[in-house]
Amino acid sequence: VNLVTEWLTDAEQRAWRGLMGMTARLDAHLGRDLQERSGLSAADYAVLVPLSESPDGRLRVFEIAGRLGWEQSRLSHQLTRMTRRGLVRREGCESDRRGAFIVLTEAGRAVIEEAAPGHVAAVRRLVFDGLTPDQVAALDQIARQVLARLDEAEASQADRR
Amino acid sequence: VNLVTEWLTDAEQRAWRGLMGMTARLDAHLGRDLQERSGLSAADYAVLVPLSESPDGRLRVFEIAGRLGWEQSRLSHQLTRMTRRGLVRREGCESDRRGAFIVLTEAGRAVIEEAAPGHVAAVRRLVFDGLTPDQVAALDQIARQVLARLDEAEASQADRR
DNA sequence: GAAGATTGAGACCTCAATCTTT
DNA sequence: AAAGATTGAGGTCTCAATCTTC
Repeated sequence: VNLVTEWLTDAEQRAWRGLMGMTARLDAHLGRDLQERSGLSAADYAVLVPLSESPDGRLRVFEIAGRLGWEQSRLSHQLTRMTRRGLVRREGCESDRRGAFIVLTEAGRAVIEEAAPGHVAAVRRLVFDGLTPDQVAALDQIARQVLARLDEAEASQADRR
Repeated sequence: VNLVTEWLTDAEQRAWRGLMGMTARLDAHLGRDLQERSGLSAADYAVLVPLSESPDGRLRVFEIAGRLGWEQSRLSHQLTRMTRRGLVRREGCESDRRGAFIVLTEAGRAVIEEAAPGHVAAVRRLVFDGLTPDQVAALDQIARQVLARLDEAEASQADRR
């Protein structure tokens, strides 16, 4: 049974499978690269970036979750693993006893600073060195449009409850 | 510490974070949608598509892995779960005793045929209804270029061993 | 009750090791 | 030895339930 071509044009179908394939392979490649060269998983790296960009290397859990667009539960599990390996440390929050600060350890800072240049270089080499400014602009615009549709869709789903 | 803007232009960085965010949220949204409406995970759906497109609803394990670009191990674990739920069945191969056929069950076919129209409609609504033919063409071309670079990169890594 | 956060169960993925057949 | 495929261990993600504090 042909399940897809009835609903998407050939060009759309090619673009869709291409996009999904590209991001899947890109994620896999970058993740392996990171792991081999620094011992960090892609998830570790994602969490370390906002922490290292924060002035004092500390953020509330919900701030990290917000910047990454992660669910709290996912982040909490990830932080448990990272704490176990000494990349971050949990600290209570004085002004709001419910909350917790996540603090980048010295070891964590050392690892991310060592890993970042190579990672960004890989992204540049694999993606952006081959693209024209027009293509970069097109990508940015497409991403914004699709994200806006997702916002709409999820807002109207929330209403329905 | 600013880890990214030293190596990517602002436009590139926006496009990169936009693309990654878009695919992450799109995957999450489509996965939840599929799960709610049909009980299938995204991984289940991915496996069922090539099987349902095959003339007799049966493919060798390595054929499925090839079409999806999955590692054999990943697929094998997935097939174990799908077999347990009765979506597919394993059958030995006469002509090559090492191999195995994966056969779509009646239940599996019923589920995928029920799930596919809604899934494709969601993709159309969230992505393609908002894009011009030019944007679709741009996306396709970018995907091809990046995939080609990944092929190069992985080929030269393989040489180095 | 809602917000901030954690936990446990179960599904999923990767890596390395294994087994069988070619 | 290489190809087809499976297995086990350990990391990761989601969902629902929970706990505490606001």
